[in-house]
Amino acid sequence: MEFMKKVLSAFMIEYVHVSLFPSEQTYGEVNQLGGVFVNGRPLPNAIRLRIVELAQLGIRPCDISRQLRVSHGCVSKILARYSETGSILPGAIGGSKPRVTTPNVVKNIRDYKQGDPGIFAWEIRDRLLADGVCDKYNVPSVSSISRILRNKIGNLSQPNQYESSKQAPTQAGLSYNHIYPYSYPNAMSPNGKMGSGPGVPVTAGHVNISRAWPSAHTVTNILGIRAFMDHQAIAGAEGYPPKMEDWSSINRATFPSAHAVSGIDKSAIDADIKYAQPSSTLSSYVPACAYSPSNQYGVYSGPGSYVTPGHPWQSQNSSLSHPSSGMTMHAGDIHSPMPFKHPSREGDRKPPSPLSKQLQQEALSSVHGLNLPTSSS
DNA sequence: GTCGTAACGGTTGAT
DNA sequence: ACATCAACCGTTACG
Repeated sequence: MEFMKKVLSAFMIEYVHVSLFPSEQTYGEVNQLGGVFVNGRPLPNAIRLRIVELAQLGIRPCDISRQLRVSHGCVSKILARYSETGSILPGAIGGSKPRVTTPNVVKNIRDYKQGDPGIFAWEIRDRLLADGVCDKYNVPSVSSISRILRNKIGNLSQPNQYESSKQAPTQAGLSYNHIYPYSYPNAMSPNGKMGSGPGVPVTAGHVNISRAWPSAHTVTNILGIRAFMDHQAIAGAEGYPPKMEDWSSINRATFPSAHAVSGIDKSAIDADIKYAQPSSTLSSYVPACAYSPSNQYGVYSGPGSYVTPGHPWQSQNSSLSHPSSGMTMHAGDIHSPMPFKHPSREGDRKPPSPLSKQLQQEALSSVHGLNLPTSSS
């Protein structure tokens, strides 16, 4: 059975590639629903957007999953993420956790050691906490302190050994925080993972990064907003990294007809299709790019409207606020009276949608020109 | 049938 | 240049 699935999967891939893109070199895998994906890589923004968009139309996640041929787990994840953050974007991939052994910390450790050469690492750790040099989230481990003592401080007869070879601590700290704008306490998501997006109300705090993520990722802004946005004003405002993955053919397989949906013009979708990762055009709605090396962490760091201290559904006092926070849909968009957040859980699963079945069908069937069968249930 | 989620194998980027 | 690590990804399977 597993073998058959593999064979079938391989066949599907081959089929998709050969029959649809005989001359294009592409890659990807086909999931159980027949959808094409690239393992390890986020879905294109166009699809992510569509998922949220359809959900806002009241279409059930299972139907979205089938229609877009995206696993329901993924649909669930994207919707959950959106409901929490208002962002359709994936998180920042790669990179390392912020270093805790900043020059300032090292300096303090050295001071402690100089003041008391017999001090234990755990004592240093306690002092770092007591003195407010670190908090419980970024205090170095005892082993780290030991390593610092061994490697960076070692010979205390050369007290300036470290500083002479490193930049000034404050400066380094600043630059560091600029790269990792989230502060530890708030950057910790409930599950303890770093920067996983949902519920990461990174206050500017001591970081003071005023890079307000304008929440243009929000569907509020994305859906149908483009029509009245000054294209020229926003064009070129974003520079995505040149790294583009060859999603074009894959996405064309999924979206053979990416025409306007809910105000998103074809160029927006196409640009995403070109790829996928933050496109120059879609970036009009998605200006902060998780993939931009210079700002990828900023995606989740902005104190702006995309993060919601407190309740994610409250208005962020922004025109680009979350859909459920009094968003103003443009013509052609859906005025959704329902709370987007898991309506099915609110006890009003039936009817699951404010829309008629027919409207939902139309929404689904017009998604990208495909007339895929929707749930027969 | 639907949905949430852990496990898994994968990619990415900083160190 | 390469390896390691830890973040993220979407799919799959299970409950």
